[in-house]
Amino acid sequence: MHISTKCSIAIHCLIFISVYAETQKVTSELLSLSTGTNPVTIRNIISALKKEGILSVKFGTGGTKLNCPLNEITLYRICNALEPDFLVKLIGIHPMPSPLCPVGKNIHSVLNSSYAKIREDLCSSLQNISMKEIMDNYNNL
Amino acid sequence: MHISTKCSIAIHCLIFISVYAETQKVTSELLSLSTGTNPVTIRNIISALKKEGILSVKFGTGGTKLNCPLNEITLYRICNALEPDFLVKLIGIHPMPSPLCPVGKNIHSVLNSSYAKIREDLCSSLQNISMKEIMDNYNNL
DNA sequence: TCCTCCTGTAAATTTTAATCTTACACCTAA
DNA sequence: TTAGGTGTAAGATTAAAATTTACAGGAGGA
Repeated sequence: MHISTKCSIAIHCLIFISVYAETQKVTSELLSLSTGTNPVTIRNIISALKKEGILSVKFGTGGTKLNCPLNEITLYRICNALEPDFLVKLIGIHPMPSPLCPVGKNIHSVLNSSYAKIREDLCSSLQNISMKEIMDNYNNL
Repeated sequence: MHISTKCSIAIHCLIFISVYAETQKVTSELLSLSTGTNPVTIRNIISALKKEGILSVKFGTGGTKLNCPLNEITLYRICNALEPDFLVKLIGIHPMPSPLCPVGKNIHSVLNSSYAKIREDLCSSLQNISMKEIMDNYNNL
């Protein structure tokens, strides 16, 4: 129900891969050490990014490489890969308003039309940031 | 770490108050029935909205009324009243990257500059929606 | 061929956050 | 003075996220 730490871990991994994949084999173990997260979580995240076509993993022997240009990897794409309907889950709605009350009966439909706008805005905000800018940012530290 | 159901409950309460406060005493018990949430949660939410100046509560004998025009009650103000640093908490960052790794050492600062942009965008998105629009929406159902 | 290092994924456990429940002091108006 | 409210704290419950454990299966070097 939130933009989770999975997203920040994914970005961390992508920076790491972008910097080191040329010169060494980047395994889930290595990413686990760098991020401070356990290897299974890393493998799940990498697996989701792989399904989205963002990176590829060498089977058997291990190691991962980026699969598309940095500017095509937007935060929206990353979040979406990690959690397909994250935009819906991001904003919670109380589940059991009273159907006997005029307000309770209609609250879900009223909220949804306002919340749809917020989701759209957030969506374009996330689409406007890509790994390109984030890497530039990293390199200019 | 997300825009919680507390926000949707708050909106529900504000609609309810806006519709019924003229004609009856709106208590936490009543709001509890309409929202399907327990009265203590309602009282906590109402209390937060009161501190923000959004509504006022008649002490002792109970009942609550709106305290300012609908168009001045933006979603941002509501969210902020409920959870003062919700924008920061909304986006999680993995807490323990390795300080020994060049990526790990700098990831927080890199993420924060990108995330700041997202927070700003979301902030203006929430400021663009007020209870005025939401009530119009409710009335036109 | 076999052994080692890696991935992919499932299941159980632990941790953490959110929500609900219970409890009670205090206020106001009838 | 009593009935019906609010405000708030503390503990219990529930739900979600993350970690741990476990293991089958691929690739490549000895």
